[in-house]
Amino acid sequence: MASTPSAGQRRSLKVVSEAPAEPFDPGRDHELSCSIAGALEIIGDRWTILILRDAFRGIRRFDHFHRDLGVARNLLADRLAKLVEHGILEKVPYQERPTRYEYRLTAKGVDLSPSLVALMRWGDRWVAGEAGPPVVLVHDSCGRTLDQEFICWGCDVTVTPGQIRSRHPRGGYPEPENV
Amino acid sequence: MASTPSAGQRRSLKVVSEAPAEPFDPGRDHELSCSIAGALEIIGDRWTILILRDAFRGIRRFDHFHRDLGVARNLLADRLAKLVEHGILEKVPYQERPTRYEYRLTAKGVDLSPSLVALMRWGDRWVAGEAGPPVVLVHDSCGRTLDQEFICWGCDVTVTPGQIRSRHPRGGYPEPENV
DNA sequence: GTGGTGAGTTGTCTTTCTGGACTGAGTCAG
DNA sequence: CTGACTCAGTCCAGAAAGACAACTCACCAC
Repeated sequence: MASTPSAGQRRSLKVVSEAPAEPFDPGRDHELSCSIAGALEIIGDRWTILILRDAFRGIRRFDHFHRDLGVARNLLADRLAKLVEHGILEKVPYQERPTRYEYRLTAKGVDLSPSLVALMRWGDRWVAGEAGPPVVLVHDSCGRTLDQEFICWGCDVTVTPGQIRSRHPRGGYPEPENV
Repeated sequence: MASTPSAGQRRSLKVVSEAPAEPFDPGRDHELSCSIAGALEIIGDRWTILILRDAFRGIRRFDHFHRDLGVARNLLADRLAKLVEHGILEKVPYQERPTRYEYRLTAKGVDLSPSLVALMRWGDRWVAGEAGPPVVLVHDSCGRTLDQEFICWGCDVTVTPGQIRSRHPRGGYPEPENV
């Protein structure tokens, strides 16, 4: 549900579920069971995400990040160091005398692209307003635009958010609502 | 945006596997008109994202958010108000005398689920470590687990991050540096 | 009229962010 | 040899934002 505001080919919105608001038992998982919280521990920072966006755009050097983002140098140094520490970026020397390093995305870093793309597309749909999406993703080999979708390989269909349930592998949850 | 087939449409998709590691498209796109930055203006906040996570899990009331997250009440009030202001949540009265409101996801809010899911899956893969993924997404109607993928409908394949390029719809960008 | 709940607001303290100056290795022009 | 310049940072004081606990307010149930 909740497709682009303009295109109406998806299911009508059903935000509210039938279960009337008592489905919740306070105080079980705090941090541990949530990967979102875990991810946010690492990249849940405004500047960090913008740094990663720039990294995906090909920026690799300290000064280029600095000029592009306008972030304070100490913060930039700190965020880059943390990203390296977490294995999302790696420092690779690109010259000797003086030795200088650039910051490159690792596999772990590249794997963040679905998150950034999803965020970008949401921004395109709901924030950007007029002027249309600033950036379009295209398939390398054919040049056509790409979609990002949920897929059920069993049914061989794409699935909208309203058709998704979440399940706890180790029980515990009183069946939360749609994701 | 690409012609999005409506959900449930039957497609046969091949998975093209291939080496990761190269980020898509080197240095393009200047502008701070970046949709990612725009999205982060609104939801680029640790607590906001966790509030949304809880909202997707079905939590709707102030105190439930408070108990679940352990966030300070003033911050929670502030974040909820901002989310309402931005049309991501809406206040819906659920009782009279005293009138009480609950916070429900709007279409705009529900449309954030791909972002949260992508973040969650990254956390599952790279942060969670042992104990496996805490939450599995399943297809409502068949119960099988879901994937989130990039799709090229022209080639009818799923696409990995390394096969993606970004393109400016309205060309003309000042290639910042060789990257 | 006492206790409990839901939904905040206020006040205080602590952490983080910002902008600018400074360092240090090395290169280049004259 | 001197001085200007580049890149990649570090250091620091003041400003902004965040965290916590306590408090209010409206209502309900007994």
